[in-house]
Amino acid sequence: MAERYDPVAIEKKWQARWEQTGLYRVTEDPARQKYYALVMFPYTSGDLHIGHWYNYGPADAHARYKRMCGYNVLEPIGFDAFGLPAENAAIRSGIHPFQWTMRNIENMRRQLRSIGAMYDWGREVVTCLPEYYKWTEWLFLQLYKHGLAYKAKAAANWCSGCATVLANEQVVEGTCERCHTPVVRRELEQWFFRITRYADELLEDLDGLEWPERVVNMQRNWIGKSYGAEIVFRSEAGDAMPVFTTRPDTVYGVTFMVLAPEHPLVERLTTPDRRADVETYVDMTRKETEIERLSTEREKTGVFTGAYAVNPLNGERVPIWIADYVLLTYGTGTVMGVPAHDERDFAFAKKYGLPIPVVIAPYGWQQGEELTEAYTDEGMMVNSGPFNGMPSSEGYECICDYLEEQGMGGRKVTYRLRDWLVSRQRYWGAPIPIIYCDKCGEQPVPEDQLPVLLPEDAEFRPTGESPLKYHRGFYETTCPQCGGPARRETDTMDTFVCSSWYFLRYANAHYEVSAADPAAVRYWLPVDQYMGGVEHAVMHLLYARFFTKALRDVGLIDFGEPFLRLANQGIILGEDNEKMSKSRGNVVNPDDYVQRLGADTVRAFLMFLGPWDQGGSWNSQGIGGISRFLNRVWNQVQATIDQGEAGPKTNSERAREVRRLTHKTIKRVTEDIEKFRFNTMLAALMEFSNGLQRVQEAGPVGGAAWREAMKTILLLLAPTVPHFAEDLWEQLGNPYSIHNQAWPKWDPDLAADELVTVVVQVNGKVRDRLTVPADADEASVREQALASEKVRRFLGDGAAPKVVYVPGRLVNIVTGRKQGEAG
RNA sequence: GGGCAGGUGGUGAAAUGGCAAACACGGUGGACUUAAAAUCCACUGCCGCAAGGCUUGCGGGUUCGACUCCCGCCCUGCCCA
Repeated sequence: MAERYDPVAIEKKWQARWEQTGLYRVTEDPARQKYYALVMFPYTSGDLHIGHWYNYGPADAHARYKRMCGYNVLEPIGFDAFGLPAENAAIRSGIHPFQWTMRNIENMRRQLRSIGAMYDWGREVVTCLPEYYKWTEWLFLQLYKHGLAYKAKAAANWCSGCATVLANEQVVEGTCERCHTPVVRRELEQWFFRITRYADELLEDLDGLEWPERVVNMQRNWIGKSYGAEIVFRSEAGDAMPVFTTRPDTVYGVTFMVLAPEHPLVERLTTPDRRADVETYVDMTRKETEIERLSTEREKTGVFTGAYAVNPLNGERVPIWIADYVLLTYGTGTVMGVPAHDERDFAFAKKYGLPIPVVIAPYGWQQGEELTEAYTDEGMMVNSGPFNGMPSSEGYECICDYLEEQGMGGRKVTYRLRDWLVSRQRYWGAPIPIIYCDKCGEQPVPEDQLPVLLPEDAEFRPTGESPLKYHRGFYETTCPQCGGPARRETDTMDTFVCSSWYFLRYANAHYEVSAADPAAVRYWLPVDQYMGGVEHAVMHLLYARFFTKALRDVGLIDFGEPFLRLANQGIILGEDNEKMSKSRGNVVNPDDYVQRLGADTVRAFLMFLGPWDQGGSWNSQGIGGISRFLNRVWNQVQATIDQGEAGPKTNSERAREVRRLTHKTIKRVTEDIEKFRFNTMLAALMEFSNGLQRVQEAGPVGGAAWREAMKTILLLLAPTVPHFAEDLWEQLGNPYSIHNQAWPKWDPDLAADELVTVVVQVNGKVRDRLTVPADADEASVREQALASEKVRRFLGDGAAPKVVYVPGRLVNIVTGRKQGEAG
């Protein structure tokens, strides 16, 4: 008697067998074409949630498909293990971050194994282990030696309650997430990576990537290259006040200047009678976050400094204001106010009663007419001295030329992108390998002294300050230059540094000479297919691209882009269509479903939900449909086994139908899985199974055609439900392993229909359907269509109608009359 | 405010110029069962007894033919300001 489908038993069995036989261990094999399939490694939060499954399950199916296509597929996994939550857990419950993290990793390994992916565990990386972070430190030094890492002052989120800098993520509605003290901006010495040096390359190389358009756009926006001009205004006292503008053609319309409240000139420029107001305003803005300051929802505010600047083009004297919508960190921290042609400046001028002279005339504008809103398009230049009468685009060029001739500025390109601030005043991160010596200054830790180890006996303070700052055993050291007493840097690196190079380490996770094994990297890299959430569109993906380019220039690797193709999966929502969260109580735990229905069912269900990049909501009823489908296929194969080798006698027509279904399905499934259209791929497989059932109901089928169909459905299912397919493959008497088999190919002749349905329309409305041979000639199809009784009722009599014929598809008979008049 | 993605049955969705709603979920009815579960069969966009008519956010357009292409509008989500 046939066995029942017992997912839990077969999954356990095959995972053990795959492990024993090392089925998924891969090695560099120059004879075979490699394929590097990468998923974004998980952060060690403790649990693998359904969102991880949604990334890893379908990604593994795609990688398995590539393996069956003959590629030598590398599919590694690891853990992003440094970061704040571990430290917060330490502060909250006293458990050491290392313990907390390793315990979580233990659980996540178990969960990851339960997915049934073909991870090569021998290549696992854990970013918080010294054998990994030694190389993070080493890479920091390589960047440092090439002038790509530097220390500078920068404003950071400062919590006075905790006496520490906070990451942006720790600032909740302008206050510290732990003690709710308002967060202020504070100038501090910080480490940076010089990502801006690569701004142009990062922008240009986007063109060569097969990435989702929206991620490419987000990166473009993030880099924010803009063309314009720098114009040097001067205060009446002679201080240079350079501004960047994308509209130098509007410079004759300047009626005020605005400085960022924290601009160093503010102190000098403010007149005694304005000092009190200015200081109050500066204090107020210091408490605001950048997001608040840039919001267009808010009304613009500002105060006059009492000082004036001179417009270098027309010599006009204009008041200098400060306003919170100007940021010191963006551009020069100074803006020229052209209210007639900039929306923000317009609102500001209206509020404070500043003049709004028109210098770019809108179409139909009369001299002297007032604007009701800013005019930001191109137009004819007016009130602009020698440039009057020029189109603004031409004026743009002429004014730039003039600025350059007069030494008052000139053409300039700016970027929104800023250098990457990597310092964190935190314990649980890779130490920055720098030593400060009173005599020799800043010194890199010699490479042979790496890693700089995190001390294990860290004492966590309830204030959240880094234990490293108070750990003498850690920070007391000797200068590598002079041997005298020196002090270690106590800041650690942003965790995004760790994740900016992990994909190189997978090539040879245990290489002891360098961060990346050159031979292994040459074979495996770059990544052929990267798969992960779109939430990393800018930060991680941009940083990793920067690292790749920097390491290329350092001479470590010979390519400039890490990820050739990128696919983003969507987000899985709770059953209530809301984002899953503990407070909503709508979190789906994949382990429960794996234990009840099996990993294969969970994988297949997630793939069936809808388009992968769209995500969707979990539906605990819907998963039953997949479960039923797998059971039906299981029973079909069991029945085939019971029949024995030959099976019942078949007539040739049914055998032909079985083969047609088989080859049509191979085609559909191949085209779908190639393009990550997993939902329609599964629909095709369901139709295949249902179709075979229907053929069987029409009469007995067996023999070669049937066995081919059974083997094919297993091969096509193998990437999606690897344990299920492996088990039935063995039961059918095939050799281990189905995952070493070649992906089936379709024969177009066998897939072809002999009869096709041709739709007959009258004036675009379907009136009849004809079944004709696929190779029927146009004349006979037309004739049949016109002869149809159902069609003739709508034709009436009269002149010969026009007939549109689409071979094998449709006939549309156009009478040229409205349908209401017909019949 | 700008850019991008999206809006189709009770639900998830399919169809990218040619039969709208494939494949599922749910629902209704039936078979099997002492009963239930499981399984199987039939029906299931709306109106209509039927013939037939209507239907892809709304309004226009192109076309023999539009969910699909073009123009305008509304709504939702994401990113940027």
